[in-house]
Amino acid sequence: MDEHDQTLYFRLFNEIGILEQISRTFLEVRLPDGFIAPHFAVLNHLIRVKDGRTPLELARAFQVPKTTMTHTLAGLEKGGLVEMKPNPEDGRSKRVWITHAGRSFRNRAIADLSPLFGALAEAFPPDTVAQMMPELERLRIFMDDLRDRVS
Amino acid sequence: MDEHDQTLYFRLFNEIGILEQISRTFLEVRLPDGFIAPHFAVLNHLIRVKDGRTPLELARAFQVPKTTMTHTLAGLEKGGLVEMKPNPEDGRSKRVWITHAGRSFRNRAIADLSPLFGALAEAFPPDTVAQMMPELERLRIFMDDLRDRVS
DNA sequence: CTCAGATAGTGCGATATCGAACCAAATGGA
DNA sequence: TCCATTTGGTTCGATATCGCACTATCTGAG
Repeated sequence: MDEHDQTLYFRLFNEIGILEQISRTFLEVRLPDGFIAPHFAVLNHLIRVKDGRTPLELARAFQVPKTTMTHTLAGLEKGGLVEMKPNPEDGRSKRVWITHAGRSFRNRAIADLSPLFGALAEAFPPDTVAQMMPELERLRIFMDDLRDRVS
Repeated sequence: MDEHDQTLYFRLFNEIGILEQISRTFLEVRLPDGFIAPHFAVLNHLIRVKDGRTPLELARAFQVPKTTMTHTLAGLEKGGLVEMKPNPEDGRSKRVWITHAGRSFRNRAIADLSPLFGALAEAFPPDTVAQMMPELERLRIFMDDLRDRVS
């Protein structure tokens, strides 16, 4: 591995870091006070994937520590955007259900993002993005597997 | 914009968020106690780009609020990895210089990452990554410009 | 030169992130 | 069945992030 290649990989992760930073900030200024990107992301996941996930499933989906997810869910519950109910199949566990208020919150946020998507669609048409996705997903899966494999 | 396209853009930013999360964690478990990814990123930037940047330049490079950069630099300075000197061209400002210890720290971190790069190079050869970079950079620049343009 | 506004950086308070330690429930091998 | 181990979740404490407000300095119009 020569220095040039190494630099390339650094630049890749650096771009990802900056993109995360920009897109998160972009979303957060459009959310009501007291709510941040992870709140939206969880609501979105509950709708896009499915309701009734356990906290641990959510933590794994976003690759965050479970204590972080506990905290995020507490914020959502306090805001009445989700309900936590016991998991009938496992006494240790809970299941997270999105409320009507949660759906409204998510839909409003999406509506507030539509100017972004409009502008984005001009510079990055859906088929362009669709071409980028497989490699990004492959990279994410690779990195995920790697945690166990590398020293 | 139909729902399918919207979902596509969400998935894009979601992948970016998860990738950031995984790669940051991957790095941080390999850094000495008390240091985190932003510390490494700043040191790396000072070497890759150039020494003697101002805190504000660094904040802009990483798209973080300047108070966050103040905090990160304080950590680096406390650890003896950078030196902050007054900026002779502007009495309000400072310039950040990396120390010998800072260079060693960065080189050690890179050495600890080499197993990752080795594994990565198999699944994602440099030319594959090189193909991904321009679109990611273009997206980052687009998002950056967008902050002013959209509602 | 003057001063109103812009800019660089910091202090502070509120909240987020996350590792360590912990509890309770589930699992599975003897 | 029993109990050692694993697993889901929370609590707690340390540190990070970031918006707001502030100071010091610079800049430019007049």
